[in-house]
Amino acid sequence: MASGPLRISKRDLRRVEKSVDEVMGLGKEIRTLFSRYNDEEYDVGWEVDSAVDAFSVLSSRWTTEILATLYIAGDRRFNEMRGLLRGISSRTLSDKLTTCVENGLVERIVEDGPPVRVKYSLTVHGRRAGALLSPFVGYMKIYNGKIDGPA
Amino acid sequence: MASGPLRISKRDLRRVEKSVDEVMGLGKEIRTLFSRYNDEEYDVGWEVDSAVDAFSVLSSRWTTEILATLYIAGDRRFNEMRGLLRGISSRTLSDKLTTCVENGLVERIVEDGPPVRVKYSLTVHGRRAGALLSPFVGYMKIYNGKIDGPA
DNA sequence: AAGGTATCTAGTGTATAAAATGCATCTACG
DNA sequence: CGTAGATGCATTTTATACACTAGATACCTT
Repeated sequence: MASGPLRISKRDLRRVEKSVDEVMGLGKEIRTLFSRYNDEEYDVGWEVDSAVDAFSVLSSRWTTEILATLYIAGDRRFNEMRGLLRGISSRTLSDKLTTCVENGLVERIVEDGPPVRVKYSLTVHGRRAGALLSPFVGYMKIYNGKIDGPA
Repeated sequence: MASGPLRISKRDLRRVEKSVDEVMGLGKEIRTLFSRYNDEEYDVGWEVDSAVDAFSVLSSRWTTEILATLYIAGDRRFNEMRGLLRGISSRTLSDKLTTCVENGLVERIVEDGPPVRVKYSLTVHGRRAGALLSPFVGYMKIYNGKIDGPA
């Protein structure tokens, strides 16, 4: 298995940049689309409130990480996730999975045995959220030097 | 100023859905693009680590909210932000702004007076991060019922 | 073959450490 | 006195470490 920074070709970097540009353009488009619905002026307070609401699901530790793990790695069982999310305690993982289930991002699936196994899977909503966040992760990989640009 | 849920037409809802689908496809594309660089197999652990790193900046309370505020509302001063981020204490805002500055997302600009004023502004990196997160916010607006679907 | 030990599963219980919040206060300026 | 931009400190909330449970299988010894 490869590990650490990877080399990326000029051609592929351009592809990534293009993708990032598209998403950025899209964000702008969505923003203007929504703001158009305000008859009078752009209601900054309301927009900020919406954003705060949107992020409230994510903005406690480990929630994004759990989402990313299931998005990248697919359905996983409890201890598999614990292995992937290095440093998380089983107590915390248990609690956070519960809140993710309550928020409709994750589904808890019991496969009856013996042995009984439990797997966690993203709901449709969770997959959408993961997909929408993944360009951000892609950009941060470059910003954090996880991926080398071309020489 | 309009406030509360807004009405959105069928046509515009379809536009948003199409945008979301496109971005979702894009996320998948970026993902496979990056994974292609692993010679052997898809290194799930490394991918998850990268995602954890990417989110580590965001996954403490208020960081995303500060980012969104500056992205949506433009440059703001301390007490303006406090007004927009309802419920944040000045203690917490102060601390969080400091970490945002340390993470390179936000710039602290002192305008010398008198009276001396301090404004906070997104760096280029912060604007990029905000842009990449805004489609997520747009989607969550719909999911959270901030925008009504067509009748 | 019986009994003991070990392991793997998906978690809980509990004490402690770290983070966020409320509220009071400070400084510099007009 | 009021405003802007904070800071100090006590309390509450959240996260962590670490030990432990329960049901099942598997291996090891006498």
